[in-house]
Amino acid sequence: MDLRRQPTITDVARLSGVSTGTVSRVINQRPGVHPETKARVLEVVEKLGYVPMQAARELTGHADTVGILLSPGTRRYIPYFIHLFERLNEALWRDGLKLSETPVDSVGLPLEAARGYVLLGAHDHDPRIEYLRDQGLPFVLVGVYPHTFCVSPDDENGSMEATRHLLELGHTELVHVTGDVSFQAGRERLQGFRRALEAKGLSYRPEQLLDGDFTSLGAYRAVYKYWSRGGRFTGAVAASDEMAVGVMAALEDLGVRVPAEVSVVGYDDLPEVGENLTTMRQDISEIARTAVRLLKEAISGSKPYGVRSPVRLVVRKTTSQIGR
Amino acid sequence: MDLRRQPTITDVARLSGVSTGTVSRVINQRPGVHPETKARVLEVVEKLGYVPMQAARELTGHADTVGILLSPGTRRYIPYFIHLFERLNEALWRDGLKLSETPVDSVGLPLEAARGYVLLGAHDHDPRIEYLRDQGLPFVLVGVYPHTFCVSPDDENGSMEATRHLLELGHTELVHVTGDVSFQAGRERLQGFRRALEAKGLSYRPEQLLDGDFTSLGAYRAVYKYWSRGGRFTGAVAASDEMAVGVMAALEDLGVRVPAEVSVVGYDDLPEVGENLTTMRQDISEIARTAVRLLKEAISGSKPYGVRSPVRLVVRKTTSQIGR
DNA sequence: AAAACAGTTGTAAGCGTTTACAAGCCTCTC
DNA sequence: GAGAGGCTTGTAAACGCTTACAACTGTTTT
Repeated sequence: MDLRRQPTITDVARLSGVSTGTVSRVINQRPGVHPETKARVLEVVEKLGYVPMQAARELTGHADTVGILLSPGTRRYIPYFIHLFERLNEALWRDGLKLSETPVDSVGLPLEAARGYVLLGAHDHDPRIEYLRDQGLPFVLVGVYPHTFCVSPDDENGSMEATRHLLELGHTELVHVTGDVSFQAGRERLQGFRRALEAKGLSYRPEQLLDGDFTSLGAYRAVYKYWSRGGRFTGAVAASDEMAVGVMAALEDLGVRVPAEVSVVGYDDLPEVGENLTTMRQDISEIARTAVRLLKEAISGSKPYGVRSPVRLVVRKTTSQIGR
Repeated sequence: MDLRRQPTITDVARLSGVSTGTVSRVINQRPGVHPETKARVLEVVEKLGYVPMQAARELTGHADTVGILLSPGTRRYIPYFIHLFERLNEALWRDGLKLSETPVDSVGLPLEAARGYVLLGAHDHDPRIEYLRDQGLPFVLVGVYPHTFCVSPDDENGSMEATRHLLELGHTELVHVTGDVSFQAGRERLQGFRRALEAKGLSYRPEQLLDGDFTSLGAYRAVYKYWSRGGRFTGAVAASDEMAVGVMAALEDLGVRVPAEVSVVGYDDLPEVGENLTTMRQDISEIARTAVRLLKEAISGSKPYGVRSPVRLVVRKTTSQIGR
């Protein structure tokens, strides 16, 4: 392992035969750089593995700090949010913004002013939304809320596609393992499941909606209970990958083979769940980048609007044609 | 002067009638400053609420960065490690050290040099331990390993006390829900359970050791299976709070009342588990501060030694006298 | 053909801090 | 009374980066 010094902007400038000013303009995506020069610089950046030093940027005062506000309590342990958090941090950094380390009070409000805020995992009627708006503070919500800058995965369509995937494989006896429906994401995914069935002219009974509470344990219990009371299905749509894990554990304990007897689709495509699960992939990086872009608009004072990020099916080994 | 602007070292220097160099020497507690001057400077620092800007310090290479090395994979989602991580970050900050954001390679080794390292969640025979030692890099382990600077909760005694608590309440039919015993913490907690029983002259069968794999789902499955095969107990010692949650969920589904029929003790005392669980409290802040102190000793090259942080019983509502 | 302009690039000051070095002041020694 | 040496303090360069501004090119316009 080499303990060599990190390359600096000067190194990049020297190797690409331009000045540090030009390199700076390139990495900050400022206009007025010849495309050829830009390409050359980027090549050197790549080769050297150059990463701008945060401290220096901050020193020049061009690193506005932004606060990422997570829901208080247990939600910070949800793998999805950890990923999102990291992608946001990256995206902020790329735009010359800096994550504020400011602690938050018990309600989850920041103790110190930042240039803007990103709200994650907001519950419906989260008091912080109104608070931020009342204070006129720029913020963006990862989620859905009227008259705010917000970005969210296109959950209804995503869940619909997951369900349709099972339907197309011939499954008609389905269950949906729901998340907490007091969250928008939980509701939308449920709604997608509904609509996919309706589109096929199928109906479902309320019992087919199993409450998994967004945890593997919750999903396990719901599925196990349903099945041992005689409920049967050949396909399960879980509203998160973690819940899919719980679903599969339950099926394993029930002696039901996946995917031979039951197909399972997850949602999120988190890397740690493993390489076998068929799931809906969210582009978390894109969501993060969009959030940052919207935040900049919020800071510049334009009119709020919402954005949806597409979600796509990734077929792996937990789904198969019915009957085999 | 803009009143909102943070005061800088120059402001302090001007107001106290000395140079920035002297102010710097004062705040960094360097020798060779006249006591009177020092007092005057400190007074101004106090009055202005001056706090040195970390970014500038870093730029001069004064702020040593230290890498926190977490085990690769899923362990980063374990709430305990998230807490520890945050407390460590705080402790480092207070000592003028800074958390390095350096990414790690697939083995979990840092890609970039830091002044020192803190190793968390190390597996036995973690290759990184030997690596760091071979390279002569200063590091501290949160855990146990011979001939290294290390700090860890006093798990064997803690687990013994948890078990003793149940024994004192009259419970003699106990189970231990173990974590992964390829981790030192898993083994020590198991050992504490053993020794507490032995001290009372009680024996236990291997079936009383339920493998919960440090997850709530794992604990749930283990307990549920044990009980439904006819295994009975009136007290359960879980090797983590999360597993205690799984244990209680299983008991609930089995129709067993806690604590009326079965008492449950957790371990860690993580805030999010709720206010009802009787558990063993680790002082995570203290562990973090100790780790930083040891790291500084490691950097200064002294002889390695280990420290144990005490763990204490917090009695709440999931344990009670047997039979009521 | 000069002037104006647009597009691109280089130059250098400045951000807040640390620290090697120089410089000042004392007191002491011979 | 001149140097030596110990304290104490000031000075200024350096850290990596951004950006206002200057400077250069080539193309239009007049």
